[in-house]
This record gives sequence, structure tokens and C-alpha cells, in this order.
Amino acid sequence: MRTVPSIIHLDMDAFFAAVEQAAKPSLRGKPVVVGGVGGRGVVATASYEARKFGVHSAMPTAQARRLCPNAAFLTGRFEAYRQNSEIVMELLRERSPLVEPLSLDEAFVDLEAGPYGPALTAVGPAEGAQLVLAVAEDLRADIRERTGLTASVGAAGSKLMAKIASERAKPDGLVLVEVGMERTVLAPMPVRALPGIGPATEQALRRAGLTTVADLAAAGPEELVQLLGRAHGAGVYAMSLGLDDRPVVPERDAKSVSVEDTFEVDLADRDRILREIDVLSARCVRRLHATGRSGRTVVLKVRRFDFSTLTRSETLRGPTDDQEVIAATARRLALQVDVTGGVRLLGVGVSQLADFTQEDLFAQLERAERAEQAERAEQAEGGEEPAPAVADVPAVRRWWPGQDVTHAEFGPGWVQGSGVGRVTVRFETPYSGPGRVRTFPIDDEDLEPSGPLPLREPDPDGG
DNA sequence: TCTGGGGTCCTAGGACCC
DNA sequence: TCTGGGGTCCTAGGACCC
Repeated sequence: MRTVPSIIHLDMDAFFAAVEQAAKPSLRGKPVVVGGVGGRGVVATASYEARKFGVHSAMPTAQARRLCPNAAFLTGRFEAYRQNSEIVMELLRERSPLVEPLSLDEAFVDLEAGPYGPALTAVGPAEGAQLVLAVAEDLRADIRERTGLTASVGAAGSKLMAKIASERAKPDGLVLVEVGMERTVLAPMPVRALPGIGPATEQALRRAGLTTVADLAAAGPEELVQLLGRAHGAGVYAMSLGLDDRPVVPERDAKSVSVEDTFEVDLADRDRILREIDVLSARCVRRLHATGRSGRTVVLKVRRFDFSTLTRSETLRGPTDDQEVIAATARRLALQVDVTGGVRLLGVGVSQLADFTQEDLFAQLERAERAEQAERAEQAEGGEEPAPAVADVPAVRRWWPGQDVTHAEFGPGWVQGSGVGRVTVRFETPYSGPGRVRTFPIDDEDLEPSGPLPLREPDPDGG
């Protein structure tokens, strides 16, 4: 057990929305909602201005529009979020090599493993805490300088308490929990404040009369295991005492890769469903290839019209990253599912991942078998005409709100909205003042999609 | 205009093997 | 012949997190 609160948890404040406000000067100080903007979208992040209206993450965007009709509703620009996340993670790594990212906007850092480690272990708890505070404030200042974004930081002797501390620090704050003070801090908190306790667990505990963390500690391990099952019950009990010795682990390998799509309108047609499965399989395989991995278990996910969700999976004889194999497996699984009434979501995923460098013998075998089958089928049917290819329709350009664009005459800007054959663009950059709005035909040749700009103007001297 | 997308971990039952 | 237990793999579903 460490005596110095040398684990920090960093959490960027309203990250996606904050990046949008930094990139789009006209949105600073205004309510901004990032997420799905379609009929079935949900909110990913709301700026603090939008939260005042009751808008929050996971809320249907339609509801957010009713609560805050004047907010800017933007589709996520993940490339921009990734770029800024990388800047932040790099600043963390300057403080310690032991950085464990939890998502684009969150990470644990173990300062004892870094350059401050020797100093932290040499001094007493009080001095150690002061040093941690100084390091954390310096880090927050660096993040603000390099990105213009604010971060909240929690520091403690464990991951659990560091995370709880950063929650208390929001927004733009720093909270340190001294080692030894864990139970005092936790006791009055509602059970829901503990990571891993969601709505279902909260309800189960409430039915047993347990509402605060102090109640959990008093209940004891047997009752919690009885209520929540073996692993969860024991874990929740340990948390209630502030006990947590999980190490900070950098770079964990992904255990699955999956892609899914919710459709604007439920799919009713079998053939259409099978085509979408092919599209999803291709996307899944692209991601697999990008990481140089392959998987042995293929999972199909189906959400039906009534939101009931089911999965079907099949484990292959060996790992594969072959699109034909994965698509054929997913299609096979789809035939086991009753889709009457319609399908609102389809997903294709792969698990039991392996690093894949050797040749995919399994895929070759499968291909050979399929070729044989196809030949037999063709002979049986007497050589049918292949279906005519869908005529090439000139692609209508789609503009989505928030998208980065460049106009040949007016320069860089972003899409404010589009519809009825027109697209409205606001011309401003992270380094400009609020910009002017102009409207163009959606197929205007002078208008092009572009990529995100850094939030801080690159130094021309390359400093 | 009700409910995204990408993950992790756990449980439980049945098959199968020892 | 009867009874039994443990371990592992596979499948499906659920809770939770950001």
C-alpha cells in the first residue's frame, strides 16, 4: 500500500464539445451538443452551457433538441478528438511512462514510475502530497497551453480514489485524497458514485436498503455477494472500504473488434439485411487489418424493431481476417434470427483475437470449399444469369453539421447545416475570431471536405 | 422523431473429457 | 454398475463504462 497519493486520474472536461468550441470561435460560451444528429441519434457530450438545460450524455438527441433548441448540434469529428487526445497523452507520458488510457479523454498515471518517483518515495506523505499537487497543476497548465482545453485531475493512493477525486474536481479542478482518508471520503457518497455500480446494481442495493457507501461497508461481504453475485459482490465490498490495489497498466491488447449501425428506418427485407451484413463485415475486416490481427469467433448482433437485442456467434476452426469468411459466417448466423417486424441495428464483430502474421490457411480452405459448392450449385441450376450490377449513380455529396470544409475563395470553415439543396458554411478557424456564414448549392465545386486544424496555431519556427 | 457505437467483464448452462 | 466431481470450451445474455 503506497503512502503517497501518487496515482492520478485525468479527465478532460466535456471533451468533444470543448474541442468543438475551441475549433469554432462562434460556439464559445454557447450550448454545444455533439453526437448523432439523425432521428435515432443520442448525445455523446454536451457542453456545460447545454448541461444547464438538462442535456446530458446518452440522452436521445431529439429530446436534447426540445430541451435546448438553440444549441449547436454537431456530428463528432473523431480525427480531431484523436489528435488532441494524443497531445494530452504525450504530456502525461512526460510525467511517467506508466499511462493507462481509458478512452480518448481519460487516463490513469502512476507518478511513482516516472521522474518524480524517487522524490515521492523519499519524502513523507504530507510533502509527497504537495509534490503531487504541484505536478498535477503543472500538467493542467501544460494541457491548457498546448490545446486550450481544460482537464480535471484526481490524485490518490489508488485508481478507485483517483477516479472519484477527478469526478469531484470537475470542471477544471484538482482534488487530492490523502492516503488514509479513503473511508471518510467514501462513506457519505451514494452507491452510484462507485465505478461499476450502474442503474441495475443501484436498484438491487436499494431494495436491500443500502443507499450509501457506508451502508455497503456495514452490510459486509456475505450480504453483498448474496445480492450481487460472487465477483461483483466482493469487488463492491472492497471498494466500499476504499481497498484497491490494481496497478496502472499501459497498453492492453484489444480482445474484440466490432462495428455496428443503427438504421434511420428499420430494415425489413432479408436481402437488404444480408447486404448490410456484407458492408459491416468489410468495415470490421478493415479495422482488423489495420491492427494486424485476426479472430476466431464471429459475432452477429441484431437489434429488432422493439429494441430487443440478441447475438449469435460461431467459433471457427482457426483465426481469420478474411472478409469472405467473416461475411459468410455472419450471414449464416443471420439466417438463425427471426427478423419479422424489422431490424433497427446490425453489428458484426470478431473476438478470440490472435496476432496474425502467418498465412491464412483456414481462409484458403474455406474458399476452396465454397468454390466447390458454388460449382455444384451452378451445375444444378444450369448456369443462371448473374444479377445486373446496380447502375452507378453519381454520388450526391453529403454534408454533416460540424464537418471541416474549405472553399476555394473563402478558405477554411465548417458546415453549419444543409438541406433543400443547399449547405451553410461558417468561415472561421481556431485562430480567427467568430466568422461569417455563407450558403452554397450542395454540389458547389468550390467547396471541399477537409480535415481538422490543430487547436493551437503551429509555430512557424517549429518550436 | 426514444433509446449510438465501441468496448470490458461476469454468469450460467450444456457438451465433453478425465 | 452406479454415482459424482472438476475443468475447459462454447454460446447467449446482461451490466457497465466512456
